[in-house]
Amino acid sequence: MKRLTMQRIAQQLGCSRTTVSLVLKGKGDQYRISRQTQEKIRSFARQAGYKPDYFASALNSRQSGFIAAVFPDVFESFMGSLVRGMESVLYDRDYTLMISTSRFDQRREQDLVEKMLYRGAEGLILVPTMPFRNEGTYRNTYIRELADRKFPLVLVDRCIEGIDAPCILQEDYPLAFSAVSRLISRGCRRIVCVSFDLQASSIEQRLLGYRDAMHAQGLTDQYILLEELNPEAHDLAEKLDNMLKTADGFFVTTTGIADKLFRLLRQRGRVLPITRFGSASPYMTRDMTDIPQPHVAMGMKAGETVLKLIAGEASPGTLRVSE
Amino acid sequence: MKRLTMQRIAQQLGCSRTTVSLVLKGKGDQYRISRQTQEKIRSFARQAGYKPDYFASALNSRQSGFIAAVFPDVFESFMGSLVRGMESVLYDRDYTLMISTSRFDQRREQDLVEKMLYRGAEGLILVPTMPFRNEGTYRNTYIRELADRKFPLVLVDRCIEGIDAPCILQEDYPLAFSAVSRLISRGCRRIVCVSFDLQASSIEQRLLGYRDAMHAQGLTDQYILLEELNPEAHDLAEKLDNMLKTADGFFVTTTGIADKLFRLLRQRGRVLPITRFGSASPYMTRDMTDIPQPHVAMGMKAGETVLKLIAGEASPGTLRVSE
DNA sequence: ATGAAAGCGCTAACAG
DNA sequence: CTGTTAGCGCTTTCAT
Repeated sequence: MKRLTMQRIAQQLGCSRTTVSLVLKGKGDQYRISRQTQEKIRSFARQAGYKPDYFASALNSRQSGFIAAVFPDVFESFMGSLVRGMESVLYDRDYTLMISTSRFDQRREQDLVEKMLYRGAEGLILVPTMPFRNEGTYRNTYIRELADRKFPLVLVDRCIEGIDAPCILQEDYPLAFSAVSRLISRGCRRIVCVSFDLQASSIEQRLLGYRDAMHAQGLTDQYILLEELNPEAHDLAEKLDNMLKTADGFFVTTTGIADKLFRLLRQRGRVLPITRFGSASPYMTRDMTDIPQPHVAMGMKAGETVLKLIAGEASPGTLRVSE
Repeated sequence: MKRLTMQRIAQQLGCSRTTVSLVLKGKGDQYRISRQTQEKIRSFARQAGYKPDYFASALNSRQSGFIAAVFPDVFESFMGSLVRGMESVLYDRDYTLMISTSRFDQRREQDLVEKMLYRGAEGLILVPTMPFRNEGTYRNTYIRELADRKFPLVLVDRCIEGIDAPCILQEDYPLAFSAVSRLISRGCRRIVCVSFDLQASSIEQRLLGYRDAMHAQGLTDQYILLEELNPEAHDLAEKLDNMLKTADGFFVTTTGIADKLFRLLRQRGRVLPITRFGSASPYMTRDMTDIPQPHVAMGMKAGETVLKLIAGEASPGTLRVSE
């Protein structure tokens, strides 16, 4: 049983395949094809379940209708919310979002991006896998190349030095600054900052916000910097004990670490204020101060931005989403 | 600047494009093309950065090299772990996994599946969006059609009545049965089962395991069945208060609900044993008994199975993954 | 209004 | 060992 092609429809209906193509592409009127013929073709195609061949039409049009998203992982609500935001705008504009994950591996990231482009992705939304500070620098050449040839590329959560592509961020610095200031005004003096030591711009900005807020009050900044992505790692526990004698509050740059810290503190019988970026899973609530993360809104902005780039608009540069 | 095609390479090198095609497809030796020519072509292609055109080759070969995964959502560790498992096997076999989410919407699910197939997905891994019991039945016709025409389809976590496609499950019934029996042997008598009222086979099996374990000891089964996916919903709190007078233990079929229950109990100053399917986020630990879910292994099995189907093997039916 | 013809870039059978 | 030829299914220009 052969696939149903325009050719066959034409034979079946006794007209040429050009006519069929024109009608099915909605250009029937434009080419003044008789209403009768048009209707005949359309209804036949519909009831015979005709589907144009994707590869054949893409070979001509160069339009795949999908946008690629490459994330380090999808296990946290961070990515889930981003996806929700992106899909909500892309789906309505008839683009399909195709997601793939780099497993925190730069080689794999590059490989996936290339595969997505090879398959004709019309745009790319990337949350780059950034290395830890001790792991060297991000190999950004392949990304730069994309940006340079004006491929529709949107970065999320982490901008990359010297890449001319829009980057969707939240107000990391001011939010960190004011959150830490608030902790101070509540009486904390020896606030310890706990963070991954990741070269992601969002993290870096939060660290700076913390530092500046402490310095602004003449306080000393102190850090616990982690280099283990594995949530089971014991690095936090070890480093925490040194700090615990003096610490009277914590500022944490990511959600998961704050949960872990909370638990460790409780195990040690200590109750200290924690302010963190992130928000409690709606299933779990904990006694800490959350700096909300507008991930869904960021996802939507990323989706809108990639569509604009595809439509030929110029890169809007860095975009900060605050709500 | 035109795209680099085989034609151009051939012109450049003064040979025919067939030769180029053969060499680049690795059939050079088979067609006894001189080593010299082969090397010349290969090295030219490499340094010129030649990439075959995806659409053109797929138009001929009908091979897209990707496998689609459609999930209700990606926000929970459930999906994240599945993805990790799948990618770990598919990546090594040179298939790309393309993920998309149905947002718990059947229409959307069908739409996405069709788009993935339209774009040439060679296989489909599906976690179907099942309706609540009060929402009518799963519209399985489009899935059945896929299965009937032997399209490589693997279901995960939820098998569908009357569909002849492999389904990757865990040992829901026996695990539930023995977990509840254990609770009973620890002295619980009025164990309440808390669950989504979802028509997913995994959930249904867990409910049966609970019921049978209770009946086996001559105990009465009692349920709190929820119909709100939104984790912020208050339905659990409301239904819980009626039960709290008598309940002396809980069996919960999913992770998130158990967390929510735990919190509500604590708010009410009650400490009661909870056994649940799922496992604590590594960041959070809670005082309850977890029935581990082998999601990564299930993902791997799903990946392996879809590859087997693509290779032409017959459907292996239901597969239960226990570790 | 309709059809013929020339591609899009690659594959493969066949002849030389 | 290499080239010719005939597609894959669809799009689009240009005659008629």
